[in-house]
Amino acid sequence: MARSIAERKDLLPALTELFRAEGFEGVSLSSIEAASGLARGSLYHFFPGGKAEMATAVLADVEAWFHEHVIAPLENEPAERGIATMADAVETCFAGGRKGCVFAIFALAGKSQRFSEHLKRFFSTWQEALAGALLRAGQSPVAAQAAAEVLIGDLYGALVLSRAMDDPAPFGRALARLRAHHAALGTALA
Amino acid sequence: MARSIAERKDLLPALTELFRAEGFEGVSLSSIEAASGLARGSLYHFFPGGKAEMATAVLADVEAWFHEHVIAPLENEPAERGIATMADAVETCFAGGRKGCVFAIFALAGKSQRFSEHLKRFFSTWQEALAGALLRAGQSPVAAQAAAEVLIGDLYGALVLSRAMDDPAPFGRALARLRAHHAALGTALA
DNA sequence: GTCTATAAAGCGATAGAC
DNA sequence: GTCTATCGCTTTATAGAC
Repeated sequence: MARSIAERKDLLPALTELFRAEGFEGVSLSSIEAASGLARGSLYHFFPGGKAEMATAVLADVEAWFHEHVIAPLENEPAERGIATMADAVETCFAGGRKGCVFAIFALAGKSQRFSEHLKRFFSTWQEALAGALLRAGQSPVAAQAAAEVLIGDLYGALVLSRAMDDPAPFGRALARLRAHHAALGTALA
Repeated sequence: MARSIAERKDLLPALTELFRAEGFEGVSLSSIEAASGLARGSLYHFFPGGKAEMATAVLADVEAWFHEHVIAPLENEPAERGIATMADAVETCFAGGRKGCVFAIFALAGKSQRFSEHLKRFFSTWQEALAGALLRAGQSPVAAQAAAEVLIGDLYGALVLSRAMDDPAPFGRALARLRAHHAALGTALA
């Protein structure tokens, strides 16, 4: 295990993989030691607040990644291209359905509701940005808002199915729906 | 706390609420003692296999409930009515979006993959039954299969959003979509 | 069938040497 | 900045009285 870690952000990838896969309660300090190659004392050097601070850092990091790869394209690119960029980013982030979402598992786990501010902000920001793009694509404000909820929900429902079936195919099909039919989807379900 | 518990199945409601809300790792024997009103020794009297056996019993119990209130109606009632019955059952089971699904949180939590047989069976049985109803409603085999996945995914995606936003409305809207547009939905997204 | 007491292991967190 | 050792508590599970 590489032992050249010097910065807090170098730990975030390992932490993210752990929390997205096991949830907050499922991650132990021992598992973090094993995954990061750092001993307990070093982890507390970077995160004096312990496990809760590590989870918060992961949520903030994923949020920042989404802002760059999803929110900003939705806001700044032409609507059709912004949504295509979003699809690519989501596919990358969730490894095409082979990996989970830390926000999803935290949302379903009751004790993780101490992170509810992050959860609400993540999904509402995303929905707002997507609705904005659909608005610019010509949909009505009401329809755009509804379609954004349906499109994001479709991705997360498929993610649950893919994790449950241990098969990335459902998530892949949700991505295909997003790419091929997002306009029809939005109007058909409004 | 009532102390007249004499049967294993009397414990299942409390266990179900615990596991669906906190996930497997989030539930402790102490919390089960508090929720059930029974002491440790009594719990192990009913579930010698401990927490894992309790979780398995919950999964089997929810599965049985779904078989009665969802699967059987989908198989035995006319398609339209079977789907309407399914919508009512799902609304009841998840308290209109105010409560989670034990299969969903287990699906997202990596360590709960030891229950993967239950997870796969639950969702595949449901999808098969729903696809069968859509088939009888006149859809093609391929379209029925795809639409069943989309309809179930729509519900679970909305459940994630409702839990994340702490707002039952997204799940309520998914139920409304299921009830009002399930035929259009199935064909629009095939 | 229900309980208390306890064992053995793991938990998150801290202290302090280097 | 990294580490080991340890504290105090909680965990799951068991034993055995009633």
